[in-house]
Amino acid sequence: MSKALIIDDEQQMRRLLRMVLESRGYEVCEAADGQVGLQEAAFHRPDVVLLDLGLPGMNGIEVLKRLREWSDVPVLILSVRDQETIKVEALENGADDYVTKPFGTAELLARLTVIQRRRFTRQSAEIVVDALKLDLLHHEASLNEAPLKLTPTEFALLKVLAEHAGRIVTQNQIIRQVWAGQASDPSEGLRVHINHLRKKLGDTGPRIVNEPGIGYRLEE
Amino acid sequence: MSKALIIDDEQQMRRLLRMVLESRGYEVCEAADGQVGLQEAAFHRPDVVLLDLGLPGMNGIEVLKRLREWSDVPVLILSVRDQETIKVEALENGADDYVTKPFGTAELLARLTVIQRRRFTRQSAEIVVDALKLDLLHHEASLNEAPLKLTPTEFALLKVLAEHAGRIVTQNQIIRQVWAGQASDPSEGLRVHINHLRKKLGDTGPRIVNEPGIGYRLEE
DNA sequence: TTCCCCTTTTACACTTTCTTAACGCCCTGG
DNA sequence: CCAGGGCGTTAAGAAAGTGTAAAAGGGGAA
Repeated sequence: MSKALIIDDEQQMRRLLRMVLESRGYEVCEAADGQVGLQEAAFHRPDVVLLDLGLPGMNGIEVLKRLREWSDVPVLILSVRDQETIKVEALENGADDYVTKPFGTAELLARLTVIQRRRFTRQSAEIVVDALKLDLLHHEASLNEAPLKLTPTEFALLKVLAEHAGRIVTQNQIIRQVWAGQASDPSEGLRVHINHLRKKLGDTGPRIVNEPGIGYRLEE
Repeated sequence: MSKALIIDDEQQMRRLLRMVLESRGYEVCEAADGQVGLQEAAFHRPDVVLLDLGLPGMNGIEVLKRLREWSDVPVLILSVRDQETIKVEALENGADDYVTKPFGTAELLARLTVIQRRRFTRQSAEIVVDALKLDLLHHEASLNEAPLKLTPTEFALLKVLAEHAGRIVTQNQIIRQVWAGQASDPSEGLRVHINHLRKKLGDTGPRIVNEPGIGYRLEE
């Protein structure tokens, strides 16, 4: 059974989340602010954390940073609309995904499942996402067992997306990892390479979906 | 009976591995850090090495490199990190396979058997790719039963490609294996030798195809 | 020493990949 | 409705990588 930790200042939201999670068999603990949240995380060692960004006192981002100093637990961000920059900041500080309030319980549970599974299956010199397989050692890619010819940039880009399959990767994260240590500004070219990748992946492979203003996500 | 060497800093892990291995008839010796590990390897001449990448002091990769300077013993990497790049680095530096902690004993033993057999058959004198035959023992090559005259560099280069026939070998992998421990920069000359090899292989032998920006592949 | 073979360097044409710019679309907010 | 930002798409020039030939070192054998 999985343990979930809810960090949110609104009691009503905590009650709702607890209901949903417990109905799915999660063991739930709560915290009304960041300070207590961190203590609870250290004490209960949850398998997943639901973190509200709009916390009083300590900022949600700050809680996330402090948590990441010693824990790799999957973190799902709860945020209200129009906090795009904060969401980006959260993802870049180690958050795994986010949902926007108000959200449907089905979506919430789906995202929870995804980010928890990721933590388990991420470790390999081969990355497999559905019909797509990336062999990092040989720099080879295959789709449905058929070889897929990718340029170096395309491979690096797809690797970043596949490593975080099912989750959002911000444009900054992508650029930092694919164009590491380059002077030129690739922010324009990113769209072009995404376009090439989508063509090569076709209908049969996993889809690359855009999250406007944030980044991209490789859908399983 | 096979001898196994465990290089791991955690005593608990060493105990577990020793139990598993001894139950399978291995003779086991241990080392708690890389320095001692190398000494033990030199002294006991193990038939297989289990190497933890997360060693204190000397890096696991560094241990592997130093070991590979004088030994071809099969090496199985034990790794806890979910950083694929480190594992890739290990594989590129001569590791034979890896398991990720925590691992099942069944998987561990299976991988051990595989890499020991592979080392054995790989050293078995000959590599055959279609009409091409490489006799590693005598450093002779033949094409369609006719002797093929190759220079030492060409032979080493073709050997690397033939060992991984059908798969991409990156330029770095080639350079590391063919020009091991050399100061000069062979990145330019690689193209020249590839060119020579292609001419000597002609139309009848396997083709060497280029993957731009990545490396070469010997087509079966 | 000279000769010969192997390796490395150099040069340049050619191919593939990357970047840049332009344009039209969709969505959102005014 | 229009305006503006972000995105998808396309095409062309720039940049990087590759194939090939020929010449320049370098070491061993006669």
